[in-house]
Amino acid sequence: MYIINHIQMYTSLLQHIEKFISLEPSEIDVLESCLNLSKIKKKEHVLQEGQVCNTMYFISKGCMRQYIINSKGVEQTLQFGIENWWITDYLSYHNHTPSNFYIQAVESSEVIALEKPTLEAILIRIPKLERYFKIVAQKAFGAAQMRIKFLFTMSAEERYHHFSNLNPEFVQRVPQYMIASYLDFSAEFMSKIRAGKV
Amino acid sequence: MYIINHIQMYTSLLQHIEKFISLEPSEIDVLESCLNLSKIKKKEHVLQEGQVCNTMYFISKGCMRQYIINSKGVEQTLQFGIENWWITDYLSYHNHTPSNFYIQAVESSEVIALEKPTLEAILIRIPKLERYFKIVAQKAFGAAQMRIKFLFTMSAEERYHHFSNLNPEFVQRVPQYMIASYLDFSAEFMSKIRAGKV
DNA sequence: ATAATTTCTTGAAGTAGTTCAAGTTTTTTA
DNA sequence: TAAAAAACTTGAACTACTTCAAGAAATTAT
Repeated sequence: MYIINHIQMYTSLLQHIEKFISLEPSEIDVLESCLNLSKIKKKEHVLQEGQVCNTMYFISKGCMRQYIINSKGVEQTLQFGIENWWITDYLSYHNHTPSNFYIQAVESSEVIALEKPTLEAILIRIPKLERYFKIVAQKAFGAAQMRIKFLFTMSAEERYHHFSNLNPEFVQRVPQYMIASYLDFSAEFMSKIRAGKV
Repeated sequence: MYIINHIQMYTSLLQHIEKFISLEPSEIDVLESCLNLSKIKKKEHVLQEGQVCNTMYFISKGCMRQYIINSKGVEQTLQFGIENWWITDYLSYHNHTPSNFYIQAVESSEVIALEKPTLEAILIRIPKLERYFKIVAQKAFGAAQMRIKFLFTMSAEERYHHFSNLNPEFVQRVPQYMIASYLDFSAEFMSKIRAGKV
């Protein structure tokens, strides 16, 4: 009973890893012994601007976001993370420099938080995971490039429709003003787009 | 004589790799036997929109850029790559899908072009390189996040000054209209910023 | 259920940028 | 070294968005 629950807890991460590489049963054991699931309450932060980011978060349930507060005091979402995404500030993580970002739960979430020393220890025991993290990062970078392309080439209205066509359920799930800032326009303008007043 | 030249050819990539991981002499031999340097002439393309991107390029000399052509027929630069950067379309590379981008030499350049089958063969012989590519991709993603932050929070003029303070030599090196599109404003507006007419 | 808080909407006024078109300067090519 | 091509500049007219302020609706907490 305990074991079954234990295994189920990490199913999402293990399944995600096994999309890209295959693990031996012994490696799965090692991984499971090192992982633990944390619950993050809605609006709780796992990273604040100015802190060094020392942790990678795998989202197994819920939704997180990375945001900044601009010079006018308004929050601007740079990145959302949902089930099966990793979220962290890689620059702060690698360079041990204070982060420019906040990372916060948009809704109550479950994450696997991997501290740098733990992760490095896992990578020494299962070097093949380097490949997994390589692929994850390369795909994330590719997605960031596409995001910049969309920001450059589409009008605000086009960005909204494109995004909500691709993620219809997501648009229901999170506050509009977060999506507006993610798409780089004001919450007021988003309201007008939705009302067809533009 | 031959050997010395041969080694010198790949110095920049080997040095870059050894910033992040350490290689055995035998591994260096393997690498050198698999690499070759290509010269790309100014304005020559190594990737065209619609092609599947099957190659990663390490820039050992010169400057490359990734760009799109927008709906008005204007080129918009999404990414520059200079000495010691990798450039590719990771999404097309991983998913075997047609690329959205052009990759072109801004000035005559020397690159180490690694085709996917060659690279995969190298990674099997030197698995530790997975870690190198992981770190490269994670840092690139971190840089992309900062880029989005700057696009979101700074005015056109601030972006221009920020960029030219960080890269004074670079601004001399490449045409202004490419920098303007990289910073997401028009070439005309950049001209006015530089003239102090704004 | 009620109050408190958060999120969304609306219109009016303002502005940071774009677009266009034409001319000038610089760089490249033959 | 002349001609052609590429890159840069300028001003005038325009527009896609922002900002502000106030109220309405939805959600959350008690």
